[in-house]
Amino acid sequence: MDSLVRARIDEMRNALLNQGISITRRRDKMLQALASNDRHPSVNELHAEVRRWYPSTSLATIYNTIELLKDADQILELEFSGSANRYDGRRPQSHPHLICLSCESIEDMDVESSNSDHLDRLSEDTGYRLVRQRTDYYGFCPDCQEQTAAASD
Amino acid sequence: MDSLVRARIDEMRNALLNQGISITRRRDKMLQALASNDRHPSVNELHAEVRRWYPSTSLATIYNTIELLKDADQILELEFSGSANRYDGRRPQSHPHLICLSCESIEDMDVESSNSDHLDRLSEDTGYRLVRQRTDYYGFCPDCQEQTAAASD
DNA sequence: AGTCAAATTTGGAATCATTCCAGACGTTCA
DNA sequence: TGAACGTCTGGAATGATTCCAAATTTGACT
Repeated sequence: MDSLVRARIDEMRNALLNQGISITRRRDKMLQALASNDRHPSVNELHAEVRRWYPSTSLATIYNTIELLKDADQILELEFSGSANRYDGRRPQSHPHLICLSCESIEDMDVESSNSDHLDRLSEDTGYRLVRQRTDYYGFCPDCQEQTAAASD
Repeated sequence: MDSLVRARIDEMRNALLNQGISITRRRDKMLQALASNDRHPSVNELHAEVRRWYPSTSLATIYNTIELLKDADQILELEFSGSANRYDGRRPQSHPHLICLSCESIEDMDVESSNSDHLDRLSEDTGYRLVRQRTDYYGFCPDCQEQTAAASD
């Protein structure tokens, strides 16, 4: 296993432990699933993954664990109203995404460095106490563009 | 009525007419509601407003009209998974918002000018054909901060 | 005005993600 | 062993959104 993945899992474990939350077997599998999946999985995908090891796992447990991770600032939730939310457990700090409107793939974009500086500055400017941001770009990924092009031949 | 509001209503009307969509009485009321409300109303609020004039209006009609406006690029949809979507019919181009996590108010932020330039540049860089972006800042508005401060006295 | 076809609207059912909850289970510690 | 506590399950409840068939309205043409 990638050592970055392992490091990220430890980070999540410690963050939970620091809040007095124990790492059960299901929770641990879920951390692994989150840390090793860069496709921004939905709850259902996480459920399927954890079930491979603990088949009796219920959906409620997945939702539960996500709640714990959100409270510990260890996961980024990308909300959608028409379809299931997607999650980024690899980089819990706000960062932009490329979202394909056709295949619903989600890719990370490189982070501009001084993220919290930026929020701090905007907080001063606006009077809000800002805690996070969401920046996402919507369009059509290279694969989906090809397919449309091919289909219209 | 504000002349900017009136201009915006005309803009929406024309955009719909250009797509061969007729402006029924309910649709017209809905355009007025959208153009004159800067609080980013939800479907229910729009429904309530249109109902003041046409009490038999059903929710489906509101959803319907929103769909038409989206297709005509005349409305911005802010998706939320835990609560109802919110809509910006005053500025249909992508622009950032300040969202209060406590009272759920949504405020427009000033637009950085060259929006579509920015998308064009990113499209080249990423290989995506990008059509819009979402940038929102989440935090606590001045009013809600005051209330928390007062409550903790 | 009267008729017809097409577009619009209604109201209720269906869908689906998410939340809630009561009871079952497991783990720890005496 | 068993009491206390946190965790987990399965199913019901909720709520936004979508779907659909039937009713209504509109506009074009007599």
